[in-house]
Amino acid sequence: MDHMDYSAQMRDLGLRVTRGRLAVLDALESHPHSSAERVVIAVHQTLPEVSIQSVYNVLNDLTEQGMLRRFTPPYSAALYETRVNDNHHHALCTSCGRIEDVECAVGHAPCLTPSNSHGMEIQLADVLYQGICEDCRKTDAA
Amino acid sequence: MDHMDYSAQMRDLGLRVTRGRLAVLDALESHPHSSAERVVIAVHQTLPEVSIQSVYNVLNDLTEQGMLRRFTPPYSAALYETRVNDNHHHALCTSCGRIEDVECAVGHAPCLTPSNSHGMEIQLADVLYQGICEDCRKTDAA
DNA sequence: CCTCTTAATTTGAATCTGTCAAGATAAGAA
DNA sequence: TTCTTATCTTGACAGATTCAAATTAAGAGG
Ligand SMILES: [Mn+2]
Ligand SMILES: [Mn+2]
Ligand SMILES: [Zn+2]
Ligand SMILES: [Zn+2]
Repeated sequence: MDHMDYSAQMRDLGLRVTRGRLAVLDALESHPHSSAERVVIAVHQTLPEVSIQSVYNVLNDLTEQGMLRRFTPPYSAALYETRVNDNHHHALCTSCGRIEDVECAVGHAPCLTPSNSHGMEIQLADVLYQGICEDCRKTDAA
Repeated sequence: MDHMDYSAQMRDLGLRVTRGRLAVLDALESHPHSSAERVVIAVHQTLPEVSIQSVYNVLNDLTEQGMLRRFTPPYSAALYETRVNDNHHHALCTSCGRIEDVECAVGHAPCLTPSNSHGMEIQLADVLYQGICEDCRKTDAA
């Protein structure tokens, strides 16, 4: 996704195209699964004048409009990414905190059907795998 | 689970058996998926002298020892429950916030195998279904 | 039972993450 | 270029949780 695509998408959503919004999208494009704080740091590389509050505003607005995805691993601030609508999952290393994308075999939501959903109409299945990554296994063994 | 079981389990783990710990376990037994704040309220029904900090300590210690399970739905404080080791999942109503247990068809972790785990040794698959519960569908329709 | 060790708890401050609200600024329609 | 108002900035504030030091009490050992 480049600036033109993002700009068009924002206009379609009735959102104004601003430097801050594009910078946040850029930051998350090159650093997926970033916290608000890390997005601020990345944005400040090119636009030091953007306020922290503004980054929060952008993250909330774009998430609300479906241009960003937010998820909250245990013991972590909320993380954001630009990959949306592909229903992919995540794998978290409980040792070093690394997070990897895991492709969804089904590819659309909800990819899993619960046995008994208590009458709920399921729209989404968020899956967070937890385990130990290869690097940590090697380090632990040593 | 009654007090005797919990006490034995704590001793086996090398933990001292205290009124506060038993009260927290009782609270979560009768009010599963409670936040720390709600646990405090429940505990204070019978033990008003227990401090908030102590409840946090107990929740952390027992979660660390595997006697409690913690999970973090989006836009929510951490929630706790006494059901552990059965790898059950959760369904969250995005309208009213209700949370229901969803039995795991497989029954043990990890119940799902990711297509490509990037070398990670997966130990757990946390699944959070999101949708609209029956009550909210009726209300929304009206 | 006592005594003693130290795990657990209390208290109060502090941190982290994020929100609220009011005024200033700038996107983009006309 | 003008004008409307969405967006941004600033500063205060809130919620959830943690930190640290002093106090209390669980339970092992005598
Ligand atoms: Mn991802
Ligand atoms: Mn549950
Ligand atoms: Zn790792
Ligand atoms: Zn509902």
